[in-house]
Amino acid sequence: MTEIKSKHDLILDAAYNLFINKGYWDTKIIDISEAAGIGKGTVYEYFESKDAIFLELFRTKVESGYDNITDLLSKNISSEMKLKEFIDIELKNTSKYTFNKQFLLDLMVKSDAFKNLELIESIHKLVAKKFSVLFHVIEEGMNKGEFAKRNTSLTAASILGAINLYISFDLLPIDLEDIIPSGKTKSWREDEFLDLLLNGLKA
Amino acid sequence: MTEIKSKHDLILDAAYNLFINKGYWDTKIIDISEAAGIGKGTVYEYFESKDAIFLELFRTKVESGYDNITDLLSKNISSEMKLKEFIDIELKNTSKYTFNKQFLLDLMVKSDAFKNLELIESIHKLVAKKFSVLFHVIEEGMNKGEFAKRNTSLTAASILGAINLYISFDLLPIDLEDIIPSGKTKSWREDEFLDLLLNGLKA
Amino acid sequence: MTEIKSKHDLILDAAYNLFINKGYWDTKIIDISEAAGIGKGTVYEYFESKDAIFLELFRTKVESGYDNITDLLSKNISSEMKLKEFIDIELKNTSKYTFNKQFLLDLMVKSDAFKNLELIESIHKLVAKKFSVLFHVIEEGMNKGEFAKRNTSLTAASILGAINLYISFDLLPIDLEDIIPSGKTKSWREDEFLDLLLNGLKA
Amino acid sequence: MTEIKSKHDLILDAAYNLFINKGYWDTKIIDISEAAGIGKGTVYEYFESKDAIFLELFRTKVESGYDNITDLLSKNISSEMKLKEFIDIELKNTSKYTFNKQFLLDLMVKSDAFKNLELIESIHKLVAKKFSVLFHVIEEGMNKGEFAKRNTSLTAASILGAINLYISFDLLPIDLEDIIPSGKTKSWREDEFLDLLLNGLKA
DNA sequence: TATGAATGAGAGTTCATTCAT
DNA sequence: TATGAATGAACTCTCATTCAT
Repeated sequence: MTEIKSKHDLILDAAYNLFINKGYWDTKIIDISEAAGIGKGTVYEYFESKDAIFLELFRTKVESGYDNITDLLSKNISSEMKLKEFIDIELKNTSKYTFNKQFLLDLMVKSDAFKNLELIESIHKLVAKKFSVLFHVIEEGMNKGEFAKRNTSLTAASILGAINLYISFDLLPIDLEDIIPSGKTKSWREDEFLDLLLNGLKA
Repeated sequence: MTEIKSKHDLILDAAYNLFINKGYWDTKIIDISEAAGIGKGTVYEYFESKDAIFLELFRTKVESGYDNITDLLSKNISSEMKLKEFIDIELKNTSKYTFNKQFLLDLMVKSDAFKNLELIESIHKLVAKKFSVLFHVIEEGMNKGEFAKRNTSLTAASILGAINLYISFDLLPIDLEDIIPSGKTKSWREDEFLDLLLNGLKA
Repeated sequence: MTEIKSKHDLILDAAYNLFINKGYWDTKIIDISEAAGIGKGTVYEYFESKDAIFLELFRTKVESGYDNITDLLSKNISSEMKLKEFIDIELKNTSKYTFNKQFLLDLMVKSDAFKNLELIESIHKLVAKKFSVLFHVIEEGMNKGEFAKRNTSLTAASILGAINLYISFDLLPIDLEDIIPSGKTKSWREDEFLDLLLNGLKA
Repeated sequence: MTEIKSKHDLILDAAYNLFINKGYWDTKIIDISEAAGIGKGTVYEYFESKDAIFLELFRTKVESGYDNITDLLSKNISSEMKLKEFIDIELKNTSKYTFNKQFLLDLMVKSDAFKNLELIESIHKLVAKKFSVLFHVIEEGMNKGEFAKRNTSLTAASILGAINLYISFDLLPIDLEDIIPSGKTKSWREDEFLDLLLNGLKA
């Protein structure tokens, strides 16, 4: 039984892969239509514009992964566990992107490249949502005495930055071979990372 | 006495502000020339191309700030101090950008948006340089027993991410008022941040 | 029944007339598109570039007329007949150009005005092909004792020049009325021309 | 004693060499001024426009060589001798162009590339003058029974074409090595050429 | 007289979007 | 519904010419 996909989804999939591999601006409508195996005009039967494709992609592929992230706050677990679950959600969401994780960073950072106000607002809202959850996890931890008291916003930002780059490590435009002799650099160790966040660098 | 600026610098300043505020691709040559108060053709008297403007901006505003960063490695100080100095350099460099620090993040992350190979290579080299220095600081700290042993690359990436977002905190597209009632969120505390990196979240 | 022309041919025809009447560099893409009654962008649906239009024009209108010219050499006829046939081919080819034969002379002489290497090479090849055939016809005639022995290359060049200007006579930028009272100047007499080439000016 | 040249002449010389070597359209005003060792603006102190430089160049370097060509007609010599002198004048004029004779062909053929009506008219007038002289030489020869009777205009055109290409032989865009094995192709033999014109190809 | 910084019209080309079929 | 031919606004860059010094 062959999988039947609607044209709508064919377009979305094609656009997704292209955006990830070539970037938004380097992806042309004709590329999307050809990758989807349909005509160029047909794209506009299903989407109002290139921006609109991106918006739906964002909603379905990215935003949706965070639908329930605020549930974290009301859970009856330690702040440390909440932090771990936050990282888990990030990992789960980003690991879906099999091709090139630059896509996500792009979203976070380059949102202003788009003209579509709805899209920009969506992106900003998601960043704010993530930040807010992390902020409240950390705030709660501080209040409960579980975490050391520091400026909460900046602590949250730092942790968010660490998570982002830890997760996106392999998209840094660097050739590790030039820096590190051994090749065993990509063994992901989530517990190790959490240990770093919780206990810091110090031995 | 009015400040006299060369056309070259007028163009650079105008381009800089526009790149920062509207992004590279949304900034047109005519925008730059108008912002600089000169004719369109004049831009090409001082720069070969739009790419060339960006390249010079990168070299003068960004790259130059890291000219001596590798000196850090040979200093006769503790790894902790080296980490502190690394952060200092980042702070000093980024604090020059009075407008919007998105510029820097863009550079690090979106280098592939440019076609100019020289520029791309320059950006990649700088990222690699920064990562390399941080990597060796951390590696040394681990070897000396000053830092806990973990995967060095991922530790370095995490720390780099934390630094980046800590520093660029105010460019996160979030309205903190929505999240945090009190307005006292932007008091930079570098020692506090270093403390977070060294000792972790845990109380 | 009205003649239906493809857009491709409309563009080609429009470009042809414009190139002939205004020259290549004075003809702008917008001129071509307007002459063809289409939009500027449409030109690029059918041709990669302005150069590409010219190249196709050259191939179809000029080069193709000489596809079989080398067959002449292996024919079992006198050298005089071969020369006659050479002239016939030139006449047939050039008489296709209903507008202004300057086009052809331009091609032969101004090939270096173009940047497109493929085009330049094509033009050079055609000139060489024509010269080569004429050269060998004359060489053979000399060897067989049919033609007087002289420097073959320079003889060939002279004959080629005579043919070219004989054929292109009416594109010389001169008003014959100023020079010759009678108007009966354009009666083409190919046998007379051949007689001139074979027997010379002398009575 | 060093030769002192006026700026006017420096510009003319520089432009001349550049036009010959790179062609009119590929030669930029800045190229001329640099080659002349003067400032760009200075060019416009001496010439109204790029066209005007070309016009003066044409007048002084080309047209002047034909100032006395009409004297030929009233000379008391045979038509054959007049033809020989005509060729001599052409040879003398063209041999001045040490660089690239394409310059001359350009003039004859590409006059329409220029906008300057005065220049175009000058070029046309020169072509007409040369043609007229040759026409009358041939006409006279025919009338005197020295030359065979043929259509005078076409005969004149043919002879002009032969002369032009004979003289400009080495600017044909062909690699003779591909066509002619022996390398001895460039021995100019004016008497041989005259013999060809007078007696034709036939043995 | 001599300059070269400044100019801007105009070039070829791109591509998201439209619309007749 | 599906199409792709057609579009033109908008882009970067060129260069003959101008003009304040």
